[in-house]
Amino acid sequence: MSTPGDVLDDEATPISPATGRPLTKRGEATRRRLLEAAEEVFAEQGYHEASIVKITERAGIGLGTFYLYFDSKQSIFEALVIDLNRRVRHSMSEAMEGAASRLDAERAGFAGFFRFTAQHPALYRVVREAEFVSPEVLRLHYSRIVEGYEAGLRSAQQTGDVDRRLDPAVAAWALMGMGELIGMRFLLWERDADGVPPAELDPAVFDAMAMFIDNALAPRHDQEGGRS
Amino acid sequence: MSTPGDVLDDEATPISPATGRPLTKRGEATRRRLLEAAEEVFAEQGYHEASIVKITERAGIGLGTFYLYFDSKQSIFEALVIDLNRRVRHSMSEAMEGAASRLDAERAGFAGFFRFTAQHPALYRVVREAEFVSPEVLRLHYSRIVEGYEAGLRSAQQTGDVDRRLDPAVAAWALMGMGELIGMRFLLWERDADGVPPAELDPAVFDAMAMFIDNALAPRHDQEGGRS
Amino acid sequence: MSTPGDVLDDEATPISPATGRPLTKRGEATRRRLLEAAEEVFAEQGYHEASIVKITERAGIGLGTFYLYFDSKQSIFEALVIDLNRRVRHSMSEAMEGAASRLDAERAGFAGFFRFTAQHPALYRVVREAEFVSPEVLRLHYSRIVEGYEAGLRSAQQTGDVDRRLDPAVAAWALMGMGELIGMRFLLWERDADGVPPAELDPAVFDAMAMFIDNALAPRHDQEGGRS
Amino acid sequence: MSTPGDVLDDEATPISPATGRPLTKRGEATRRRLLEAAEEVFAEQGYHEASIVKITERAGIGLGTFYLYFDSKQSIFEALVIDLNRRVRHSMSEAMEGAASRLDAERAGFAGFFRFTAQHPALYRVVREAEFVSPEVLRLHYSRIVEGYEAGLRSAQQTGDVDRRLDPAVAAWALMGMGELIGMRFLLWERDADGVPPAELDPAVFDAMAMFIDNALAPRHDQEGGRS
DNA sequence: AATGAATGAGAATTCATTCAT
DNA sequence: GATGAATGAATTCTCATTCAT
Repeated sequence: MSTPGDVLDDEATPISPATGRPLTKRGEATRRRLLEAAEEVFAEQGYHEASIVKITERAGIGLGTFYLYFDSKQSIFEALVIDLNRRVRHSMSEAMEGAASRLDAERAGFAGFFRFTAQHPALYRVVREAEFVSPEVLRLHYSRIVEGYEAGLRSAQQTGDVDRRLDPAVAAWALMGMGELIGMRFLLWERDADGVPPAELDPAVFDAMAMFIDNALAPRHDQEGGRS
Repeated sequence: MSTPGDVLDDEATPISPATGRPLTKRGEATRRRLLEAAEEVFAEQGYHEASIVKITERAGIGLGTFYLYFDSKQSIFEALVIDLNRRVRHSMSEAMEGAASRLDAERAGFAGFFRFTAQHPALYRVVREAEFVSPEVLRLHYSRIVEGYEAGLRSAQQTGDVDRRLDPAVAAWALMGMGELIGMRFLLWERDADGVPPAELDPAVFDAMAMFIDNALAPRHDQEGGRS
Repeated sequence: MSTPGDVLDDEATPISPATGRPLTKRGEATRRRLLEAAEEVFAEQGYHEASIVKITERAGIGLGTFYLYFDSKQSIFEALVIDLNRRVRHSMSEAMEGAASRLDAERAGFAGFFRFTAQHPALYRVVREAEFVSPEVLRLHYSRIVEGYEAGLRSAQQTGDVDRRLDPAVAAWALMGMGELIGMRFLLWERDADGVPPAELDPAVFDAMAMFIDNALAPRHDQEGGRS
Repeated sequence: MSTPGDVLDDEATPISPATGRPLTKRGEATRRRLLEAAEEVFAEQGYHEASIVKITERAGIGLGTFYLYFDSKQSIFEALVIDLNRRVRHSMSEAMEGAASRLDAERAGFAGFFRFTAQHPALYRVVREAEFVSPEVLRLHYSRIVEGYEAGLRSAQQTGDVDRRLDPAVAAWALMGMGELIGMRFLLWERDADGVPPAELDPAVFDAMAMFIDNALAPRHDQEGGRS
């Protein structure tokens, strides 16, 4: 019905889907309240349990008003995923700033990712649910993150920090997948005795993972020129 | 009402949830037809688009009959995920049989996983969707696979085939995550010019991934005893 | 669909609705078990909550077997009401035996009615529910009881024990109604501190009612020949 | 989920169960149409045969709209019984106004009750069915009527119009029961040759009943101080 | 005589979306 | 801009009854 394209140009000035005109200041505030409410409701209840009524009630606005700002439930969900993607990437790149080496940067990037996930555990579930709600948006989400990874790996290969024989695209997707499942297993599933989720990834797990990554990426002097 | 526990003892003789008695031969056949139909419908339409009407129509049985065999849509979904888990693991262990070394076995396991995914692309989506439908069942699915991985890594560490400094649990989850995302990106998303999904994982991708894994797991003679 | 007439000739040898032939000894036993089970289930759950499955399970027989003995859920319900009617009337006439006077007999009849109600509180609900399930059977139930009342009043008027100016039919229905509502209010609704229903009607209530009835029925010497 | 309590405060401004807010004028009109339609449908078909589809069709509104005003079929039924209770009592107290004596008032009250029943024969069935749908509401219905009766009897005992030895509560329930069954037998069941229900209670029956009541209530000068 | 698998009409209920105010 | 009443397609689930074994 509505294509995700509507919403993927995420930096553009928001326009009303009803009038096609840019929003007034009051309108922008309402839109923001809707997005914030949607974030909470989707995070707490998941896509299918969430409803427009719940979102508008949480936002404190009238039900009908919703459709002045978004085409559909799917479209606000997509806008939200786009927004989360920006925030995750921001958390990651912030963490990577000033890293001494590529491998350090890699570790720092993961740390940023895990920090975001730990701080918004339910929210990250929203992103994963996009696979079943709006696959295109999920692709976009993954692709944007992988893009950065891949570029980093590629330049690190040139400086010799990363094993030149690796395929940067495949390696980037592999790293992304590792982060996802480690995050799911050791952050989202983990609860202490009182049922409280951890505030951050267990450092031992993080170190174990960092070593795994180091191994995978670092040039191997013992095998240089080796295998097919 | 129904807990996933009902369905997790996957080898037990199936019993009717309506009467609590074991199924007759005729009943077992009907149950099987329902599961097969559910597999198709869930794969094609996803959990929420699927409906019991669609499933029973596909199975060619009456709507009410469904409830003689399953409590709800969720319960047949869970039974299906359990069944898929068994089949994925079978595909993996079959592929690993007779591997010469641990690293070979690892590669072979991935190959088995990718083969299954390539042959049932939509089906694997079903498993992933379980995260949002029946999280306990998804945990079980992942845990069962990881369990095997972890045991394999642990014994390979003893023989020295795998870097002893790695944490086998973390490594196992990392490998699992890699497989998932590589499979998603290079199998489920991939289409040729005619929109046909690939029959198998692109060998170049597979090799690239194999090298990544080898790097990650193999003992590093140049750093032996090295880092924190 | 099925008319209550099927079942109203309550003393006839029961015949199978399926074959139209009289039941064998084994068949009669099964029929009796069904009726007993139905009595319990209807009493506990009411007509609409009760189901054939529940009845046959309680009776310990197969579901399909039910239809060898009764046409429908309604028809077993009707059979049950007929049966209860017989038992209530038996309880009443037993109590009335050997009463010294008509007014004594009247009181005794009520006592018999209340005793039955107190002993089978839920069961008497079944009879009342017949108004909404099978009105003809309820009419029959009431009419049969009223018939006896009316005859008793009529003959007592001849002996002068009961005010000759009263219309025996109207008086009989009035008495019936009194019994019903007093029974409902002071037996079915009453619970002690532990939620236990009373084992019998509170004697004070019974006496108060008896005086009301005495007043209503006894000839009034002070007004004899009086009012319109 | 919904307790009958929701609906028992019958004079309160109606609020939407969906939003919890008071109704707009338009909303109140819709609610009234629903109640009127429900009255007809319940009266014609009984509680279990009635359905929300039938009610909304009769009301000429959309199916989903029903749930903006009532939680469930049971809840509109309860609202209806409450409403009928108010109307019956109104009919009774109107008839009793200006009665010369207590016994006259008693007769007049019954006349009012029978008039209402005669004018809405099917409707009174609705009230009786409440016993099996929502027992609390039925209790409330009876209790409210009996309350008035009892107070009237008590004060008439003080003036000496009613036999002081009677228990007013028991007498009130007895009178209520008489009215119910006389009404059922001589109004609801009665049909003339063309199957038309009577427009009012047969005066002969009414007089017979009035005499019964007079007898029951009037002080007996011949026995004053008499029995146990 | 007994069984229980199969059936499908029908019920209640939800919720994204529209539109008149 | 904002509102919330109205809508109805779609969904899940129940259960009296049938019928082949």
